[in-house]
Amino acid sequence: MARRSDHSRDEIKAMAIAAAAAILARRGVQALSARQVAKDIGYTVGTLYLVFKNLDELILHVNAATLDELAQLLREELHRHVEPQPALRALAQRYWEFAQQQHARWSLLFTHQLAVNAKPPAWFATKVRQLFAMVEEPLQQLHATQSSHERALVVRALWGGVHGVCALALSDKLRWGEEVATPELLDSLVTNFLHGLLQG
Amino acid sequence: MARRSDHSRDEIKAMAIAAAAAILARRGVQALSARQVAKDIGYTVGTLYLVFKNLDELILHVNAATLDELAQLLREELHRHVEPQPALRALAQRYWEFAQQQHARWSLLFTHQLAVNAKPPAWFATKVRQLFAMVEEPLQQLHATQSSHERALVVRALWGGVHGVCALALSDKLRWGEEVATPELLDSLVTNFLHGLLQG
DNA sequence: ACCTGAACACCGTTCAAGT
DNA sequence: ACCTGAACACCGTTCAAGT
Repeated sequence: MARRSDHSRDEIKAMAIAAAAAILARRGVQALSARQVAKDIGYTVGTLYLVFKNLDELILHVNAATLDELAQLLREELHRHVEPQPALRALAQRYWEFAQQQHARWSLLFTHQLAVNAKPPAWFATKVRQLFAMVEEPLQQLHATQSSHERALVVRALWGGVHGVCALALSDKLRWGEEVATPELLDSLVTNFLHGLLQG
Repeated sequence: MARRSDHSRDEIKAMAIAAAAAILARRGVQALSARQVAKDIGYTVGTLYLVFKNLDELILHVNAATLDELAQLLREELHRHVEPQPALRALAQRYWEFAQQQHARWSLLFTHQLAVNAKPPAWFATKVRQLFAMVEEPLQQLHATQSSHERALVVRALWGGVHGVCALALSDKLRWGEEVATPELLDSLVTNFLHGLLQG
């Protein structure tokens, strides 16, 4: 058992977030529990509640880390491209890659509902916004939007769409009749949407 | 307490499915448990396990009922339209309406992961397919697809997209910076996708 | 001051025992 | 034959008690 003062509050926090992410990656969302996280970092479950208000708050921080990692991946992908259309298609593929490889962590971003009253903190919304900024950049280059409202509309519609194709693919809801590979679906969605946008 | 032979196996099944759907509609997914369902139908929790293999199987049937209801709503909407493009836009709006009004039941369709090995039964995949058939019909009318593969591709890309916009909107992930109403997002997605498809 | 460990009110699931 | 109710192995969360 870890003795007192072995770790600072912030160290315990970071250890717990890392342990939770590892559980999600290795054993899935079903295996994530406060007791298991506590065990993995060598403290009792009570200690977790000295450092986090509750399990929801721990998950919020896990999700924040996931958003950061995902934004980093998309940023790297974005910098590999000059032309906006190939960039957007590649970002969609990268998003799918992450969703597939980190299924549990990715889906927890969207399935984790905070308590009915609670709104996510501002710093969390900022991280979400930073993710969308990766998509906004090539969209701006296309010069297809006039107003700021139109830009807000287009980035949300396109990325909402990409997200949905990935979500349905991972939930196995697209596997009936003819099989279609997800990368091809994403390419169809992005390409057709952008064509429509540029010609409308 | 209900006495033996008060209800047949099938009656108990139907009561349990209805009770579970009611819990989801009134109190959300957090409130759904085998014990609560049993209480609501006047049996003990043990009886539930005589009739369902486990809670996952009960949820599978709840989801089947949700798919039927949703397909019925979309079918009614579809029959109100003659022109394919307005029909597809209206179907997207109807999907959003249902997702919003029946948040817990709708999201359970996608968040409920069966055990790692288990594939959903064929009758469940059939219900999913019937849902997509509502979208396939107006898409066929557009005569924009050549092969059956292309039709399979387009229906999945478009409806995956619509699904994703609804999913992100309900998970509050689109609420930063400028506010954009979801119906407007869906219209942008469907309209641009179809324009791109018809002109590509 | 920091952490434990037991307690409380819940879970899903099983199954001997009752009617 | 049908159903119960207690048991088991888990949960999240709290908090008096220990060092």
